[in-house]
Amino acid sequence: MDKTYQPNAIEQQWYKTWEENGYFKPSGDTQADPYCIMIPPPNVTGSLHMGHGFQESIMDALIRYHRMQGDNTLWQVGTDHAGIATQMVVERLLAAEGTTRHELGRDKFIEKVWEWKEQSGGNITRQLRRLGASPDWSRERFTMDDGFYKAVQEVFIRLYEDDLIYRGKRLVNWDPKLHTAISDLEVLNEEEQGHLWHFRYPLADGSGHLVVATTRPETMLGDTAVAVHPEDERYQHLIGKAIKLPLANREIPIIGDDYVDREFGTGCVKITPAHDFNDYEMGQRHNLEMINILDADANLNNEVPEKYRGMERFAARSQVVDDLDALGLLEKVEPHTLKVPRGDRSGVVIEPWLTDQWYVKTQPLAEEAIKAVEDGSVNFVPKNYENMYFSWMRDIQDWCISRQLWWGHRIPAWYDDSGNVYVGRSEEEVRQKHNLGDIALRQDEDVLDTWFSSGLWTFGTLGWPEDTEELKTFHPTSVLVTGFDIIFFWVARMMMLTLYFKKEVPFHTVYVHGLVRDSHGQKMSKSKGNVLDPIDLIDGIDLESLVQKRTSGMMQPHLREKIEKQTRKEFPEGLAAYGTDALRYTYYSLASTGRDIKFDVGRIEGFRNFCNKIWNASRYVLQNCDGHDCGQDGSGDFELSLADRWIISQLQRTEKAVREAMDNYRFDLASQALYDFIWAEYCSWYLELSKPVLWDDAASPAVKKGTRRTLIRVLETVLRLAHPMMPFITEEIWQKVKDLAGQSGDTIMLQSYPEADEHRIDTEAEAAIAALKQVIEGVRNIRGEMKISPATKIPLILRGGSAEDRQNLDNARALMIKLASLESVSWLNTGESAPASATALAGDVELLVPMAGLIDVAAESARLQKEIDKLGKELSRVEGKLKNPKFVDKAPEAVVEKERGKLAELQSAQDRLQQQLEEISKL
RNA sequence: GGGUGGUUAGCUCAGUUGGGAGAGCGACGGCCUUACAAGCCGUAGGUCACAGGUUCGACCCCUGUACCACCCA
Repeated sequence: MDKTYQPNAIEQQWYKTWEENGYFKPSGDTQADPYCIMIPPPNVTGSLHMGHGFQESIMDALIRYHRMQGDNTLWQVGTDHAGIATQMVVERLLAAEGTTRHELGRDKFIEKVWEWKEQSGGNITRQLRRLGASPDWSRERFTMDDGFYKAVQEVFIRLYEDDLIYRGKRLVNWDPKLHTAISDLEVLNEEEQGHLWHFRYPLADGSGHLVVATTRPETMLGDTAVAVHPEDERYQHLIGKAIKLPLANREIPIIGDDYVDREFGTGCVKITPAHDFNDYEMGQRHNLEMINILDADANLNNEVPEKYRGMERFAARSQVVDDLDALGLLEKVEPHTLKVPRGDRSGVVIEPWLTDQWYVKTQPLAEEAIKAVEDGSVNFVPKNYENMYFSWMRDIQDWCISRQLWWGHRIPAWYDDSGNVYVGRSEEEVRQKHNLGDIALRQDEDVLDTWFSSGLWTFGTLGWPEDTEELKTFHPTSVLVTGFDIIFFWVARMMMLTLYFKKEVPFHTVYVHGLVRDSHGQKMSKSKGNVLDPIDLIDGIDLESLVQKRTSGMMQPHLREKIEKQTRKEFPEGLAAYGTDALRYTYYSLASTGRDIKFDVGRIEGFRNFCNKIWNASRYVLQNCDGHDCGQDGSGDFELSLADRWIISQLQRTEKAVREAMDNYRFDLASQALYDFIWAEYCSWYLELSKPVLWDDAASPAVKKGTRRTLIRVLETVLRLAHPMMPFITEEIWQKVKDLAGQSGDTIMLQSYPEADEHRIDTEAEAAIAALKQVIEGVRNIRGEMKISPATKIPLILRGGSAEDRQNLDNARALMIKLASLESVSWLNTGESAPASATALAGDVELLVPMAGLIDVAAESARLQKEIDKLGKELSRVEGKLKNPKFVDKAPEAVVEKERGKLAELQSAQDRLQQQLEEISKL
């Protein structure tokens, strides 16, 4: 083995081996429990960001964990066609080529999209492989696959036939740039600085005017009422009268509606039912006329006076303001902060716009979806996300599923010239079913919302509507791993559609993880220039390339300089190559229950070092086991030392802790337990404890064999324990140790996952090693504080302690000498006087390090005094507690007893240190 | 305005029936000790946001306040 861990030398090669050997496929064992995860399909044209890396790492750990437990495990991958996002990307490419999709035509455009998909669609899956993900690649799916389209179409048709899909003219969120409706969830409402304009609206009878306040003056051309609060004394008497609407020169009524906020603006609100969601509802209540004044580009249409026709909306805004001002009708303008709706893809201001769209009646579907969570058929982890789910589901609106795009699942509906709608699987089917002969039919131009199709993901990808074996085996799936930001978008939709069509839940558990942010807690985004590419963390990247990457293709070039500066400051050396295992381990360590996950490069470095630690510990183990009898033949002629029994005992506890954490989705706790065991117990102590045995020519062959056997077997076990979290390094080393550990098999991936054996928990050995550690740590403390060079071997004198202490420490004499770097160890008999020494305590045993020539009296006094003070503080706390009669009376006997024991211990320790202090003070 | 999460060492975070505050990174001091300097040994550092309450006992349970973040209106 190399002296240092080189991730790039092992990772890709093992991945290839695994994939070629088909290890990722389900075992097909029908006796075993099925376990299945469906990947949340990433956008096909996208690339893997830190959030994906985090999510895929978690799924892979779960999958590998269950696969090793013998479950029939399926992890199915795939990508989403992502209607708007993909169409935008391809349109941008076309623009660069100097053409547009309209010039190309629909069919040609779709061909172009497929070409693009072929070209870039592999990006995500390549990156997934680099992360060590182990999905069944042979079952990879795409939401635009033929088979999947069949499921999508079937769902649409059945919902239509069951009266759960309808077509209606409603206000939708219209994106005037992308020319499509988008859902509420794709609209971002951000506060922006705007204005509040106050206009005078003259009363029709000429008796005066009302002042209305608005943030959108241009819509006044579509006003069809002015509303006041019915109990507002200022305006009450005007209800029923009319306004002569300026510029448009129409008469509109003044109405009373308690929706009006008396405090806002002037208390008079202009009502534009065709261009505002609240006004729309008020329009319904009062039967108001709806005047649509915008076209699809959000330019003014022919419903407005000649002068404004064809004007862009914001130009029209200033024109309207100017014209009203010229008429003396502009009362005032004040600055105003308002929430502006913007499309999350296009960034332009969204218009509420009246169009014909397809809707799903969600209420009946939502009821079932709520029930499934209430009755525990589906569990959220952490639990509190259920509230978020409920609150959204209980207040759900009908779902607009049509999109005015070309890329997506075309709606299976046809119209005749009289405007009748026919829904069916094909034009032929529709003609036949409705006896249409050869009248002209045209298919609906629109496609379905991407989330409509991804709502079918769990069962649509398993072959539904056919009743396939896969569907029977793996559905409902086991767990969905997702970010909380997608609960509404996706989880809710899957719940509704799956329950309706499969009459069962899509998954039993929803594990909701946090969102990965940068080390300052900022969201990672291209425009902030703080994105990290998981692949760069794996392979490393030099500073210049990183700067180049972060500043290229920027939407806002003016940020370039800032980003460059910030990047050079934060990563002056670029990024080192940390390898996949270190990256994954970092993800797990961060996967606690919080919502924000701050990713600090310092963490990943620490885990790369951890990998190196495992690597080097394995080198040591192999150096000492290779070519020796380690009991790999199953022979029993070995003897386990105290240290062997201790590390085996600790291993059982670790196995238990790791399993428990994994079962509860606490990857942070699992990774921590493993880290502690490997580094702090196995490497720092056990490996060191093994040296005096292996290097001692006098040690018996049986004990040496016991030590080798333990060294190699604990290592082999811990590799299996760690494999789901760090697949590559564990495989690489496992291949080298498996034979010596008496194991066989082609890959660690398919070995059994370690399970604790309670019988091997050995409290006796644990106590003995704890005592030994105390002695060694006591001596090290003296050495460290007294600045005695590690090279100087020092004598140690022991005093006091029970017979058992003496027995245990005598047995461990060789270990003590090596680990504390001693010259000698001896016991002081009662009555024998001790030389002037530095002192420490290990339980009841006093440790004396003779001071001759070694120790500075003042320093030693100070050190003792510090210890005494520390004990004193603790002592007075315990004393206070025990002097309190309420505590002694009311606390459980065991607790009181424990405190009494503690008191005695502290007292005796303090006494002895005090005595020592006095002794050296005499010098 | 409604809701959710958070506030623990300089930084990032654990702390699961209420019974002696932990880790990693960083800091400081000492070491190339035959697996590892990507390392080893030692040390320092916290009124657990604040104020009440319950309890013999509160980082933990209850109430309120402040601040931060996010979601919804």
